[in-house]
Amino acid sequence: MINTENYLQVIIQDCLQELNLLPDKIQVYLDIPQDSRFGDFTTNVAMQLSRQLKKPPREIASSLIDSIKQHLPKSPLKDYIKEIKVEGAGFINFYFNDSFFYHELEEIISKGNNALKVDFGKGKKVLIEFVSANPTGPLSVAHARQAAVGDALAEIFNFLGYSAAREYYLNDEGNQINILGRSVQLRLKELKGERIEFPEDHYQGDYIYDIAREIIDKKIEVKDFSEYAANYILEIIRKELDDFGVKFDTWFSQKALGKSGEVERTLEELKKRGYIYEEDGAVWFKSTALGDDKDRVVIKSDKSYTYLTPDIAYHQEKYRRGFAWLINLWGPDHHGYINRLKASVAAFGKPAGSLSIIIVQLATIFREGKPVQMSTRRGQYITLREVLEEVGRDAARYFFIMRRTSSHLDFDLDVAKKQSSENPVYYIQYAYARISSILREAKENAVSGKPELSLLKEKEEIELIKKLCQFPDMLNICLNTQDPYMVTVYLQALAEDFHKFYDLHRVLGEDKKLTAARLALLSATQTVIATGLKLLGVSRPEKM
RNA sequence: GCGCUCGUAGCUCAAUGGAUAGAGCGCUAGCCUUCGGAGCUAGGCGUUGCGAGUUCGACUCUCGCCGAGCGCGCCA
Repeated sequence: MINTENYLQVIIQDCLQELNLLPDKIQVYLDIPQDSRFGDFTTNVAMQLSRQLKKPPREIASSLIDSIKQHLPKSPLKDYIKEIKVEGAGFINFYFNDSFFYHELEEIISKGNNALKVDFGKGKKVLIEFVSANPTGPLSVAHARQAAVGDALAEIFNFLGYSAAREYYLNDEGNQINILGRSVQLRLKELKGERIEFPEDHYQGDYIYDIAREIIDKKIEVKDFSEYAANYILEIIRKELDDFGVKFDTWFSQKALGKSGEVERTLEELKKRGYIYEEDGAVWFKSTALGDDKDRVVIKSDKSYTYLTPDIAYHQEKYRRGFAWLINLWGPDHHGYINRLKASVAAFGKPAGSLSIIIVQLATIFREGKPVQMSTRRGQYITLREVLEEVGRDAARYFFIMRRTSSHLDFDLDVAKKQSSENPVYYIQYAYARISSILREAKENAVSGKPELSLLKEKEEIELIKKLCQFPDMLNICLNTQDPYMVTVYLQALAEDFHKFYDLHRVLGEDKKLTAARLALLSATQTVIATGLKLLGVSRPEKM
């Protein structure tokens, strides 16, 4: 498809240069106006310039438009721009010919989803680390949301020309794992009839009994209870994620990192760079020099590491593997940890923008209009497994993504189960199935020949085509915000435009040429909906 | 106490500093001889928590206040 935004930007930059209007002081932004009566593209560049030039914005806009019109014949857009107008306070609005949209539609029809791809990434290696839950219990809904968001994000990055990998950082050593091992051991004794005292900070969940029971039933010799239990739970987690449709490229073991000697080498390097000092019998990382509000202990007075220490090494290791952009999805309880990790990245001279940390806000599960209470301490919380069993993969994935990732999410199980317009997943899938149904029928009646797209003149047809053309722009927003939720907003609006069209205009009719054109429009719509749903990991049912 | 995030319609949420702040749900009234009614159309719904500031322009940025959540460990 034509990168309109880019071409317009080039023209405007050239015009600013020519008119000597401070071209290097201004960033030209082009937007698709929210309201279509303001054209197909708009820029506020004249208003931005107004202050510096001390001239009214409309006056600047007019002279700019004159200049743009002179440049236009040299641009690939020359045949597609119908009008350029100054409107409102000084907006420059671009109005496109319908032929532009027919051209774009033709691209989607002939190239399928390849037409929707824009190579923003140019193969840049991105590592998206998410979930990374300790293997000490089943995954919660908090992890579930991270899984859905992270997976969709990786799909979007790959679609846009990045080389994105999904990684799970496995916290398979340390205190929590030791406690897990002891928890299993204690339950084992209990099951064998011993009287035990089960400490409050140990894992209370029933799954600990399950592990212990299996050890008894299968008469398993366990040498290392921590390792055994962690592996056992890890298998459960893998299976859960697999059923959720999330596949990781790598499972990075903290234990293996520890054995590799990387942690020591990293500390050594930090010391060389002057960010290490000793105090109170501990070794500290001088993170305050790099934007943190406190210095951080990296070696405790008992000579063991804090959680941060291997994590610093881990992130350097990511860079060493050739990743140029690291994206971490964390729960809100970790936001206080952002600055110290960023400080560590800065200590090694990595650019600040190369590590992005996205806080995935929690989801509150509602059942029968009431929040389901959660308490990890008592081992009672809603697991990914339960949500998956109750509402299915499609609804679960969609619902976890459909709000801005940084916003708290209310997840209503009853709505997610509904097969009605209340449930956005069904609304979108229904549009897809409806199109499939019509295309099936059309196949039987075999309408052939190259469609004349210019026959699509109805208001609803034009609206639908324009919406299809906005797909790449929408993905660009996802990229800039590192958030897939805009895909859900877009798909809902697209499904709505399709349903409106469908309701007013008959596709399979007497007029063969019109039928062919409308079938082509439907096929393009199907491609776009399918592409969007696929990015979210939601299925595309031909029939419902 | 300090820090981070958030406060928009009855509810759940949108709006990369832009034009009359928009959707869905719910509510009311309509639309099936015809490709899938799991759909469509119309209607009402607002002091964007409060107050100031910056700006040609503020839901958006800055400051103060009020309210909610989270974090402040030589835990992970």
